[in-house]
Amino acid sequence: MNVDLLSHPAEEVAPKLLGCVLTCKTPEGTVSIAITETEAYSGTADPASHAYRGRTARNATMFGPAGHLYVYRSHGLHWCANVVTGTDGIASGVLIRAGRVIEGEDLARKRRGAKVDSPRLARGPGNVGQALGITAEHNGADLLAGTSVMLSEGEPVPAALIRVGPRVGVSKAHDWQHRFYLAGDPTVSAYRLSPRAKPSAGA
DNA sequence: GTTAAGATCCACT
DNA sequence: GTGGATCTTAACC
Repeated sequence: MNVDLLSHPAEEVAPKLLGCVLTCKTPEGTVSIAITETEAYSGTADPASHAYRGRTARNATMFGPAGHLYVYRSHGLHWCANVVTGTDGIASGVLIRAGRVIEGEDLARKRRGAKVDSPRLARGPGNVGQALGITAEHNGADLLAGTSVMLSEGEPVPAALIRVGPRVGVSKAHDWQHRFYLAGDPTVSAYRLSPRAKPSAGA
């Protein structure tokens, strides 16, 4: 993966990450997924972004240079992974919402549970983290160096298959057209709006 | 120091 | 379709 490709605002990078491969190496083994769904969180102007209220200890990674991994804990249970994009000093990141396991499926299924269907192994942000084995240890990891977590280019995705839609699961600005996914892909989550989501103008 | 809310997922009805 | 689990962060007193 070229760092130049990531040095742009999240909403520009997010659709380009579709089809790219995210690989995580652990002592247990290696798991790779082809990204099928992303969501952009750009800058301190985005009310749904962790960076909205400025830089804090948690989101410091998002303010750093592009090409790193920002990992956070959601609802005290799940690990979610973001690719940091944009310029050093500007908070910008792309949440990996879903992917298709292309390497290490056995290990991914072992982590997720034996009864999980293949398309479900990495469907949903929390499940992506679990399938890949991502934890807080990977926060700030260099995706380009590829020591533990690596982002690489996958097979090109036909532009016609890329869809844009409202964001899911956030209680603010959920109708921003910042969610990108592959049309018809079974691994794409079809989640409901956040229970706290309030209707906003134009939604 | 205390409290409220959160970029979610699973089991149960 | 609905509700609960579970804990960290950040805002407020």
